[in-house]
Amino acid sequence: MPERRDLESRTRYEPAEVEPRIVRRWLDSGLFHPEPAGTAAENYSIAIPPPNVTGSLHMGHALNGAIQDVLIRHHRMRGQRTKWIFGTDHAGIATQTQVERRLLEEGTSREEIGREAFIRRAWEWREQYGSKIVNQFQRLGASADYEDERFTFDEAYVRAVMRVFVDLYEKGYIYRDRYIVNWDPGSRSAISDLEVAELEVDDVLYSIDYDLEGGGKVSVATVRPETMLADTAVAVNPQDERYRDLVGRTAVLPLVGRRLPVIADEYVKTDFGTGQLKITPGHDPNDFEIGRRHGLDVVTVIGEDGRMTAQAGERFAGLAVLEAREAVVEALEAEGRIAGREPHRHAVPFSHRSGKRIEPLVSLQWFMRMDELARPAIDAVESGRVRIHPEGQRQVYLDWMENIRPWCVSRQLWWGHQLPVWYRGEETYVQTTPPEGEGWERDPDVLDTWFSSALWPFATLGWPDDTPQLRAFYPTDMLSTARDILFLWVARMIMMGLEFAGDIPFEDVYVHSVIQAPDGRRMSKSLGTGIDPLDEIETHGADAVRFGLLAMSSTQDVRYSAEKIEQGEALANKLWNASRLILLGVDDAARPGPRPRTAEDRWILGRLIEARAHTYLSIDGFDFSRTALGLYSFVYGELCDWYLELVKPRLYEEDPDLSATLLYVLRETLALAHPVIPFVTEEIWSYLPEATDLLAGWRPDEPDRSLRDLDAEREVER
RNA sequence: GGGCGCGUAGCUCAGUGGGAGAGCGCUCGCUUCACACGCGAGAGGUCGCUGGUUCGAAACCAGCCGCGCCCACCA
Repeated sequence: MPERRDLESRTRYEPAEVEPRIVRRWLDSGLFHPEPAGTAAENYSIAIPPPNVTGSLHMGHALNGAIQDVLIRHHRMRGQRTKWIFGTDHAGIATQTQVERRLLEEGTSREEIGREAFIRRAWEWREQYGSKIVNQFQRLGASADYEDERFTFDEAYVRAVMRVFVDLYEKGYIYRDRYIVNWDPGSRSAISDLEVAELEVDDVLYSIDYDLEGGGKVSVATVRPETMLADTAVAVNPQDERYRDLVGRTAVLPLVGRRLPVIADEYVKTDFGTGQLKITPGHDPNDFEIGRRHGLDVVTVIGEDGRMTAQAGERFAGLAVLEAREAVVEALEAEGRIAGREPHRHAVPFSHRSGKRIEPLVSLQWFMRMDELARPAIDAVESGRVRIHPEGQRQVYLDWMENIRPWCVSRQLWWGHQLPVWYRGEETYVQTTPPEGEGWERDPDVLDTWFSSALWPFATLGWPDDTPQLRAFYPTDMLSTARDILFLWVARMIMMGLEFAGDIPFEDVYVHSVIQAPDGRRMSKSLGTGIDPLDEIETHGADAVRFGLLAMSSTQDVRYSAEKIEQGEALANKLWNASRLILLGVDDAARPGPRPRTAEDRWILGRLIEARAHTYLSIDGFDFSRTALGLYSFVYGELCDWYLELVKPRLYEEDPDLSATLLYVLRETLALAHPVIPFVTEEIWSYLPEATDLLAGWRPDEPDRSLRDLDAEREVER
């Protein structure tokens, strides 16, 4: 039990000294680990967006951690059984890349050591570095259930993933197809549409003449001349008067000599280029679709290694794509077929994962049909069972879901959930356990990381078993996340939750701000605009960082504001010193209790009720900047600047009623502020009389009163 | 091309029909028995532009200018 006298010398609040000590007390207390009991309706739970196991805490984590922790601590202190489901994601490509980089440094490679050894290395990596991000969340003060930590490669979790895959396969949603995919030469894997980002690029638009059999020619435009080697048709628009008589004729592909039918397809724009389009089903997504419509051959001249294949002909085979482009242009020029070239700026797909330019390739992959699963997930949002905040994001979700496309779920990686699929000759076997008999070979591919993430809210609770955890905490209450994974993750959780856990995974989705650099640019390591939240925590304290991030957040993106962090730091110190004044000034025997004797006593008690109503309402409304700034204004502007200044003379006169009132106001203020600034409030709490337990587990006297009561009380005060 | 959002004090932002505000910064003063991460006072804005609705507009509507983000299959 700390001695109050010790406060005399501690004239400044020192977060660096206090906070690690408090973290240890919290973790030792078991407060963050609820026993599963009761129903999800009466309990409160949030599943954390699982950080990458290789990651370290960035500003987005810090803000989202602060948001979730405010909600979690708020509900815990209002007496609800509260669980913040915590864990990490195996993060397929990100982790694999890290491990591969290390192997490279050792002068070897994943191919050289083989799959089994590689997986072992990845696990070692995880053992070594996986706890980093966990410690960082603890340093932030996140009151998650670390005793029940999950990993998407936990045995039980893997079982859930396999079960879902097999089930979807048996329902006919998952299928295998030879289809054009986004091939990422960087990670040497297919990736999904959502992992592709378009960037503006300056290219040259070449016009190339193809002869027509029986005389005449067509002129096609392309920024990728090297793909002409894989052309299998030329297309015009059926409405295009100019070319109506060309349809049905045959063009001859230069350099190759292949005969190309001239076809008619609505896709061709009459007002772009010449209105004559080369069709390359093997290397262009649109052309692939056109090819399917017209039954065209698919020729592949670019391989998965980004080099020209034997199909490209011996002049070009083996060349990298860009080398081939030059070589093809040169060869065409020699034949006098380059009819024109002009600069052309356009959007080009790049891999979000590796940064490499996407190579659309036809490849045998596993896909998941989404439209049927999307329907109930659309209903859930349209009916308001799932609410998305801010409102503007709701329509974005619905638009995307209405136009949802199949999801390529297979990845040519090693670090991931290997498909529960076996082949023997023409046979395919899909089950959670390997088939009987000889000669079966397992599909080497693994699942997209987001496939397992989609199960997060229920697979973490023991699904598919009917566990007490699942009954107590599913559905969760809310999900807090960044906008960029609304489709990648949130939409899929809603679909999977409805399909497999039988209910929506959460009632509210809160899409938080993206914190930009102070100059408005993206925070990024490569731009050098990143600010490390841990540095900020070291300098200003976790309370200050939490307060600052919450105070600067809003329903849109915001610039990082060092001033708001400093404001939080000032608040912590102010509260600390106000507490010193009270604790060192009141009678030793005094106990907290509202015993107003003067007008200012009644006034501050009224303001306290007002502040509580404001805090509760703003938290429930996900308006966290109001929560933070409201606390600041109550503590600074009302409690300290007015009330404490007014009562100082009485305090020195040893007024027992005042002592009781001061202790009461302090206790209630600490409880009110605790969800936002948990450290300083917990530290002060330890000096309060009767405060044997932790503030984090304390429940104010009337926690269950509804907000309506608070409002009514507020009216009375007026 | 479509969608969402933003433009209010030097900076970062709140404010949605009737008083133009907060934090930081700035100026002046005070204080050192809770706190200089302190206390008090103050300066500073034609609320992007234009038009409309209204007794009344920073707020509602339309257009324009500027900026950001998301989605999208024009080679």
